[in-house]
Amino acid sequence: MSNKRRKPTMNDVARLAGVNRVTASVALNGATNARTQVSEETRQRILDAARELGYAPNRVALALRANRTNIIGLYSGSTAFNALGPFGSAILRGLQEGCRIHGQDLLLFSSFGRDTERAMQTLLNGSIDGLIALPSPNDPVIDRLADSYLSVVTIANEHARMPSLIVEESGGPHLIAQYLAEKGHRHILYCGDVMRHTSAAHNQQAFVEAAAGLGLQVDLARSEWKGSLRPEETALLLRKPGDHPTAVVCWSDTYAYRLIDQLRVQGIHIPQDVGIVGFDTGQSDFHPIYNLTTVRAPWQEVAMIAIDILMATTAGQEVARKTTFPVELVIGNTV
Amino acid sequence: MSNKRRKPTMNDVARLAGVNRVTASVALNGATNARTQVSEETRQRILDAARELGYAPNRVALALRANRTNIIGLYSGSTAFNALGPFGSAILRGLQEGCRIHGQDLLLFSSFGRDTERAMQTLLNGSIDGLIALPSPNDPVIDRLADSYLSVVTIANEHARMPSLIVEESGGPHLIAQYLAEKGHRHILYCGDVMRHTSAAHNQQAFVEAAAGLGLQVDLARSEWKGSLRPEETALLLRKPGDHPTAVVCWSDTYAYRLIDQLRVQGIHIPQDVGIVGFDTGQSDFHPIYNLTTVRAPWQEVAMIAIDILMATTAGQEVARKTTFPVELVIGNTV
DNA sequence: TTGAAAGCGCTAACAC
DNA sequence: GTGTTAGCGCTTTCAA
Repeated sequence: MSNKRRKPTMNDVARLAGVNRVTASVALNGATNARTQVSEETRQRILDAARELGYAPNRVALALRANRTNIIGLYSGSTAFNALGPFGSAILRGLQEGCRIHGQDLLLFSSFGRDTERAMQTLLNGSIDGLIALPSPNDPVIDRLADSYLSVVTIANEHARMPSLIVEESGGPHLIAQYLAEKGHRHILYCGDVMRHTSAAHNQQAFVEAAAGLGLQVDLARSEWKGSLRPEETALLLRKPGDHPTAVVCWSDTYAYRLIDQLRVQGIHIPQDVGIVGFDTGQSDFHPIYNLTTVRAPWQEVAMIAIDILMATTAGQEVARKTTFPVELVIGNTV
Repeated sequence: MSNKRRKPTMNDVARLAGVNRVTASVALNGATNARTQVSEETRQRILDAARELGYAPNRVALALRANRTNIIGLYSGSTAFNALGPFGSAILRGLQEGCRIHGQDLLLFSSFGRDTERAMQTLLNGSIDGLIALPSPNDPVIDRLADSYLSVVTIANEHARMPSLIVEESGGPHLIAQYLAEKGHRHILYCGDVMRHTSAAHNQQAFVEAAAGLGLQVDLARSEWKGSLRPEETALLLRKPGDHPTAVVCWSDTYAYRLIDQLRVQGIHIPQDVGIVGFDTGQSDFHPIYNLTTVRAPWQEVAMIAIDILMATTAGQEVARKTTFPVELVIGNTV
């Protein structure tokens, strides 16, 4: 299980071909701008030798010489990157696609814990050409990176001194209200977040205002995080047609899924009896059952463009400090 | 947006402290085995200089010198690594944890497409110390890697000449049958895979045999991939108590979720009216609604141990060519 | 057309 | 206690 030989070097190739190191270098790299030229005959010999040895240019040596690794790092705060959720997996997919386009690879650092110094040392040790930073509120590392020589682009987190890509969530509630109005709904139940995340609170208020502007009646329910609709709210939905909300807007997709399940158990049909709308899912193929109508942040696209911007900064170009993306209404069949 | 200075080098530190390069090196590295010793006073001066400049040792130079990058690569065949599914995300999480333990980082290569040569060149260019290979049937790259100097460990894919970690699925059907028998079920509906994947077929047969051994009656249903139970099968579940299967075993978790949904729409309660058992989900928090009873392959643990094994081989130790993991019965509340 | 020298940042081995 | 030398694999610059 271990027949591991030494990795062949350019010297090995040159020796086998009977030429000097640099002749081999020039031949293998197709004579970039060096004044050195190689005859077709020796060139062939060198190529053959390389193939025979299974030579591959040493990326570490190249990186040392060029002061450039062609690797992009991912920083997700004190914890390891989490691809378990729709956000993380969409981001990862987008980053990979962006890297592919720009010929970069992606490095996932092991988690740093809360050790700021260690994180700085690791991020700044030259292993990467640039860094994508995912949201990690109040992380001192981010601020210190802004002062460093490393190019950093932040996603979903605006920073005054770094190019930032953010999604403008506030358009979502309006999109939903408008869509429901178009579908003929006049009476809506809004399930807000009982924990009152600020973004959730903003969304709720924005929805209420948008709905008011469209002449829709809105009832508010306070959903527990792990919980479900309270009996009196469920009863509201069970009243006779014409007298109850015809659609429920949920503050998150997760809650929407849970609600659909709860309502089905109680014999309520979706979307015939009542429509359901979610909010803010990333792309994933984990939940193929429901085709939920929701508002989505285009995280995959955001991540792809983050790489574009990062490469532009490392190339010395000026880039926008802030790029904003709108959310999209995704029309499913639950409303 | 671009105040990027030059990365400080050890020379800079030494110059600022007024000492020689290697004195700085020794001081900063805490005198490993070099006979060089540094007085406490100069040592402090050097440390201060390093801090002042924000010095971090250049990982690329270290890698060149040590012929070791402390980076582990991930190979997932011709396509980019896919973290969208439960398998991928569990694997990624396990790899990250394993890397953390061993002080390694994880490199995600951009996809190679079908270009075997390019893949070989990239994987063997010295950027990584070892490689984790995910299943990619009939991939010539895997075979050629076996002949290379690079240490490779394969997951979920047995290879004759590499340490391989595989999960023994065949224990699953038996676990399920036994559990159902213990819970008092005597009549089971088995929803097999109409597409007849070989593994699905094996599981079905194994379940039928295990159930027979336990004296259970088993009916078979052929579920469509995108579909659901056929009317006559649903009718079976709607018959009066005592006369119908009390539990349904599904060939996959995805199908189980879909089935639960379908049955709820028809007013059948889970698990009161009928129990549901799935098969083979990875860990994820994408689906927090149901707490499905299922059989799970411990991919996260497998990935963690894959790193252990990989590190052992790169350290020159002998390791098992094949490590087998049993599936686990995960008891939820759907049966 | 080919070879020699220098240097990217770092450290092990050996002087002094 | 501190400095010198050499070399990891590679490319660029210049000399033969």
